[in-house]
Amino acid sequence: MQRTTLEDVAEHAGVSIKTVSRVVNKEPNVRQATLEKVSKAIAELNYRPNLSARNLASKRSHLICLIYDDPAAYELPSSGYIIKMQEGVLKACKTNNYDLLIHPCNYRDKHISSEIRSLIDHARPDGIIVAAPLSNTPRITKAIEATGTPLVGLSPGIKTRSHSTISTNDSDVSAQMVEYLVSLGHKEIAFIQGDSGHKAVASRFDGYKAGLKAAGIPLSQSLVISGDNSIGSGELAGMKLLKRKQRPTAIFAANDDMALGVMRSAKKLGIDIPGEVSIAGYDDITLARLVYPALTTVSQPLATMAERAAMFLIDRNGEQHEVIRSEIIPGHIQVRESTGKPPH
Amino acid sequence: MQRTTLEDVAEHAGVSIKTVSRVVNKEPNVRQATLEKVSKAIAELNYRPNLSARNLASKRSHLICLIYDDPAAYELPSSGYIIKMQEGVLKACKTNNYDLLIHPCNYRDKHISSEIRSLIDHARPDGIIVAAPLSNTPRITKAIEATGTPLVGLSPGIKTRSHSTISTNDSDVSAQMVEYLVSLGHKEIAFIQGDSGHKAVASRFDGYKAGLKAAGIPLSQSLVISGDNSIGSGELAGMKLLKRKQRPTAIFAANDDMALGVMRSAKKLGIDIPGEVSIAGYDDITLARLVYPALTTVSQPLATMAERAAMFLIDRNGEQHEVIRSEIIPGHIQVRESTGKPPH
DNA sequence: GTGAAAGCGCTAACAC
DNA sequence: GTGTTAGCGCTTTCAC
Repeated sequence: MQRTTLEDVAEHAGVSIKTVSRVVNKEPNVRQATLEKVSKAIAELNYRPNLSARNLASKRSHLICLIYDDPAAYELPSSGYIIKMQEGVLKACKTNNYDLLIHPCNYRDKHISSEIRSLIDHARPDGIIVAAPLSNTPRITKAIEATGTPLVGLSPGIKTRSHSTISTNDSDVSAQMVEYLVSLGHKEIAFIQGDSGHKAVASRFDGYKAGLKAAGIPLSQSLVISGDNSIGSGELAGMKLLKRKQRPTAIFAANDDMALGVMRSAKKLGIDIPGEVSIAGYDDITLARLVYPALTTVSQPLATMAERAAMFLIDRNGEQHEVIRSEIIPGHIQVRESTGKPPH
Repeated sequence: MQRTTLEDVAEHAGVSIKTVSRVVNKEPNVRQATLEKVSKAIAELNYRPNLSARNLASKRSHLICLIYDDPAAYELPSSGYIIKMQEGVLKACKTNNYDLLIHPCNYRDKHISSEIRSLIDHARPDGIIVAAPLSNTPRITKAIEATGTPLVGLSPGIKTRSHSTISTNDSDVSAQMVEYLVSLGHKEIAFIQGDSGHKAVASRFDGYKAGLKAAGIPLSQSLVISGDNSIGSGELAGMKLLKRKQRPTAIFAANDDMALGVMRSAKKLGIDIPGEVSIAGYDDITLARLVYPALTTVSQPLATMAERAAMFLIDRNGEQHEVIRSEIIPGHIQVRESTGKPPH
């Protein structure tokens, strides 16, 4: 399977390989007539540059690498967010002729930094996107920064860092969710906190508090329960809250998995959703639309965030000095069937 | 960011670059003492081969490409199977020092074969894994075969092809599911067929018929309804079946999405699962465990299948002539909460 | 504007 | 067993 090379095209067009190279790379200093002649030859021979040769010679690989927490390491992976991120990055790649390398990894792994080093040395991606919570794991970001590979973090809640970051306004939208529940008539709004290691989830709690404050409702510690982001922990928390004789009329969980857990507990206890209790989540995982009743939640613009992250990397073009940029893509509330007016 | 090269290691160890290359590639004909000396130098300099240079010189990229139907093209992507495939391939890659390139694509796209061509010319993967239903799309497989890139299809139901294939025993397990339902006491077992374009799903219908036959139950056309693999079509089918005055006591859907649709319809009609109707699906998507009641379904060994596919590609090593192999990884029934004895 | 020549870091073929 | 040499297909530098 012999493939067309620059030389073939050059011969076919009657020019030097450098001229063909100029055309391929859209460099200036090519006469219009030459350009057309070469373009024609490229099309006729169906020429496509060889990534490896280009990479070897130029240090650019046209490869983006996406690193995220390995879902295989968990028991109940809700994989929707990974697909969304991939979707966003792939979109940017497609329009810019880049390819995507994926590399899930377990940050608890001792050899993580050497693994990342190895990946970079091996594939030499032009840039790396690291998703939260790994983007908040210095062992990982340091390892990448040490190689000089451009890096963009994808962090729901955090903005200021030593590298570029795409984030969203978790705290604000959480506050909006509380205000929405209040507008329905709820006053007893419980909150289920997520894994404390996950900063993004922490900022949702801040939003909850801000939302209550804005509505003039005092924060009641008894209405705040800790979970660990899993469905199971949500179910447990739901059981605790819903078995009380004076139970909350609305429960807002810091992520959808926990909200689904709460829904399970309500179903098991025979409590109607949203007739007797309203439930809201955060993330808008695919599942949120599919369960019955469909879950009211916050839609994270994850695909857009990932796409922007990829564009940061691709647009850098030849910038010599790394520029640290940051961007916030706002999320928004998705009202579905799991929330309604409080009973009575 | 200067990286260590073969030459650096050679100098450090006082040997030629070829000797270092031999050590790196585990080639024979290196004396034990030399090997140790070189290994030490490699470790000390933290040397790692440059993929691009290796690829350019050897035509091996240590890259595997996974191609599947683009979930972004659909409205309600149940992305679990993609993550599972990725997981399996990644496992094989990790242990063999390969990297994974993902390339979802829409087979309805006119330019699909040129897109694939471009991908291959660009990244030159050592092998490509194509997931169903794309593995049954000649436009795609032909385009890949034309480049001479080794190819493995991942097809739930089909085995014989012009390329290597990893499949599973859909038909047999479907029959087993029917037998299981019969063993609970069910006699009126409805079946919801999937998209007819999806061959794997068709073979599940064969299994349904075989299972009935084995149980001595005649096939009743009124109990067979067509869907299109989506939740919505399952809900519609469920409505039709469950509103009948003499409704089936069990419903077996050709995939989980449709089974979830049936569950929705039952909930809307106030019909208890599994008290009044048993529901079973096929695929064991993540969601299956998470809904309430948890769905009885067939677990597809997708991660294992994908891992094996990657191993086919990696193990080929230097085989000159492509060998067409095929392997069947059996699936198995997952009994959960959505099935039980028929009412009365 | 265009081209010639020198590598990028590695493997392959062959010599020693 | 080990080293030498010539590319792989491209970009870069610099000459024209």
